[in-house]
Amino acid sequence: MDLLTILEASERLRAVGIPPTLPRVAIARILLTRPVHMTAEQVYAQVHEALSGVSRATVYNTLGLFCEKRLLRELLVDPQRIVYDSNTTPHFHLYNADTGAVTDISAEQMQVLGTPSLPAGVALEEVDVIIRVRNQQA
Amino acid sequence: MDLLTILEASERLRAVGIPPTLPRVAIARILLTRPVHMTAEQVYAQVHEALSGVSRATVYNTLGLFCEKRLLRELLVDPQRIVYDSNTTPHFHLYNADTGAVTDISAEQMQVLGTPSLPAGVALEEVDVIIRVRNQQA
DNA sequence: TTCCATGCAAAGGGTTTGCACTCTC
DNA sequence: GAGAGTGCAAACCCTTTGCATGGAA
Repeated sequence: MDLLTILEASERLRAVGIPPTLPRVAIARILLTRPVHMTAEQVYAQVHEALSGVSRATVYNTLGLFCEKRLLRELLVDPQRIVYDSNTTPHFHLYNADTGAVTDISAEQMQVLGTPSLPAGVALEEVDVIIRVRNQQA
Repeated sequence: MDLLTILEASERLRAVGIPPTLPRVAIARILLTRPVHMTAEQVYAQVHEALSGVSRATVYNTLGLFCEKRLLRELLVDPQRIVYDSNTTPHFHLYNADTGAVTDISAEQMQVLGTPSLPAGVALEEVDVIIRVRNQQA
């Protein structure tokens, strides 16, 4: 369960130009210690175990900021809520619609061939690959 | 602008076990005439041009039913709203986050190599590939 | 002192639900 | 007359926003 130290987390934030504050460091330690998939609500709940009084607004603000600075990625796997992924290296996702579980698939296991010719005036942001599965029925 | 005839639309519905009703046929004609990407609100607005008095609840119910019967696919490209895709053949998507535009990419232009080994007890539902782009800044 | 960060509460907006009515079989 | 389909409105829930406070540079 050993999280990033406060110093390590602060350094991660400073490295991308985010002034470290108490809520931001707390959230960074939860998300950036290791690759995780978490919803805003899950982050909010876990932050409160370490630091009471952090508001939802701050959690949402911070998640948005982290995404902007590329510390996180938004995963649109569930229409109900956004899942945040702290693994920002190229990889794919497996999503179980019955359990809501998100699993990483390494870039070695799969490969996307052939970048499509993009329309003029647009820049590639990222490529999302989601393998959707369901529990087998009896 | 020539839509599916009422008869053709009814037949499409019956073919997948959906009893055709007036609202359902109207929605089917809008969505199933040709491959389109539409939000629920856009469908709702268009239905009303042909058939006034259709409620949002019915639109949402019908979209859900069509998805279940594989006449449509949900696209999770925009965290704010679901986009429905009436092209159910294998293909990929290009999403412009600045304009919200969704464009199809044919399965010939790209290829996903290597199906990952699925965990036991789950069945593959589908594979979503979304190329995210943004307008280039000046 | 200016600006940024935060908390609180309310608002927002897409989607779902409850319920009554109607129509069909 | 049972069941499905529908409309209406309210409820829901995730997320965003407005605003005032508090701190840091």
